[in-house]
Amino acid sequence: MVPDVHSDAAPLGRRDLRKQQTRAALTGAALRLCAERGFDQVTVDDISAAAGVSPRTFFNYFASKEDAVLGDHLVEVDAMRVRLASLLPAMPVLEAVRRAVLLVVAAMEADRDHWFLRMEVVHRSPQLLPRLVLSGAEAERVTTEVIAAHLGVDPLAHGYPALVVATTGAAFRVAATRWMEAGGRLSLGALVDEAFTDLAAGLPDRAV
Amino acid sequence: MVPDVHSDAAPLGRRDLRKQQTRAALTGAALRLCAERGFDQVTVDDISAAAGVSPRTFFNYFASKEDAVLGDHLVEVDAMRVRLASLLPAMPVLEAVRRAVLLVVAAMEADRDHWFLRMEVVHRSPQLLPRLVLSGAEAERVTTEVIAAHLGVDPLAHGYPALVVATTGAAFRVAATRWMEAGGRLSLGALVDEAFTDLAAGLPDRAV
DNA sequence: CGCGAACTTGCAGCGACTGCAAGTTCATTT
DNA sequence: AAATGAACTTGCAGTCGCTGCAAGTTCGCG
Repeated sequence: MVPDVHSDAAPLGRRDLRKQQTRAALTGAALRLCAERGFDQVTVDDISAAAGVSPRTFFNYFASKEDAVLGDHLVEVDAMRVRLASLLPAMPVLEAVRRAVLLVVAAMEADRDHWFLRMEVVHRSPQLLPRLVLSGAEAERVTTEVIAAHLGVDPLAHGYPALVVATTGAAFRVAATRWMEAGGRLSLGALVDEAFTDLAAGLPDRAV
Repeated sequence: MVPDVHSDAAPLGRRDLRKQQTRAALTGAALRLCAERGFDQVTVDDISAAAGVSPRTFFNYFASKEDAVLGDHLVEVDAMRVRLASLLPAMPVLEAVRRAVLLVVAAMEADRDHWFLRMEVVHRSPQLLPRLVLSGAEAERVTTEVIAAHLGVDPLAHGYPALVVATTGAAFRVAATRWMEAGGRLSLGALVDEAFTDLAAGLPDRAV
């Protein structure tokens, strides 16, 4: 009964279910193997074998080996854009961005285990770091446009929107790094707040 | 006379000269071809053929095709570390970083032509963007340690040094992007100064 | 001049990745 | 329930990035 839930546009079928399973199996195997051996000591054949599919099928799910490890993370971009657009008229830009970022924070804290594995892998294979950073690049481009539209300026002519987005993105990355290095003993949200506070204060010259 | 100049440790010989030529020919060909056709429409064979060497030799000069296009840029890291360490005791952290960054600014404005070609290539093939950003990662790691040492704090326990470096790095990247988008009609140094000013003011909520 | 080191090159091979042409599985229609 | 068509998986063959190895060649230096 009640086969169609209202929560999400999820056309549940035997097929789509299996796709989700396969995808999860692939990322899980990729993450586990790469955390154990290191990224380049794991072949696509290894991953697909561990997930029980053919190597060719692996590339039907992910465009590259890196994608399987680092994930897409493009999902939250749209939600963030909507949230930001609704917040902007009511408060300063920096504050709106801070609150919008909390969406990503929540998603990461929910996916805690996978993120720690990712940290492990990236720590062992720093070559992956740029790709991980790029995950946010699309989000930053979108965010820049939203802010520019709100301010009514051309994002190319004025550097302010891009500057806000780039620096807050950097602050977020620092907080995330500290979170992972602390093994999650600290709250990601608190670390993000701390970074945004320093940023809003103009990075004043006080260390401790 | 004066065969050994004091400026650099440059053991000039027929051999080293040819190496420089070959290296320049490879980067030049890579940059030109990739700007014309796009990064993945150019093979290593194409580049090495255009430079007049064998494909195998290409990999004696560069570890990857990306390296040939984006370059190393690790040279200025050491100079920047020294400069920063000498500036830190005399002024606020943010100001010291701003002045140290001017070294990189000068290097980029001197290598203007190559940088515009790189912009062209990265614009056509955004996959290269993360690698370009990573170029600064090593510099950022070093800079973070210098600041942490100056402040006498553990860079892992306190987020401040990493935050300063990451955000200033982001600000610099925004300025560099605007510089390239403007086709060099604006001064890179002026754009960097503008970004640092906004940053020091705490990204206040004013657009124009 | 002759020796050793540095540089180039071809070859053989691994692994990431892709297009194509099956074969298989499932949802849907009648 | 059977038939139809779409979606998904898979093997195959091939390209390209990249590497180690073992020559061959060039150059610096005594």
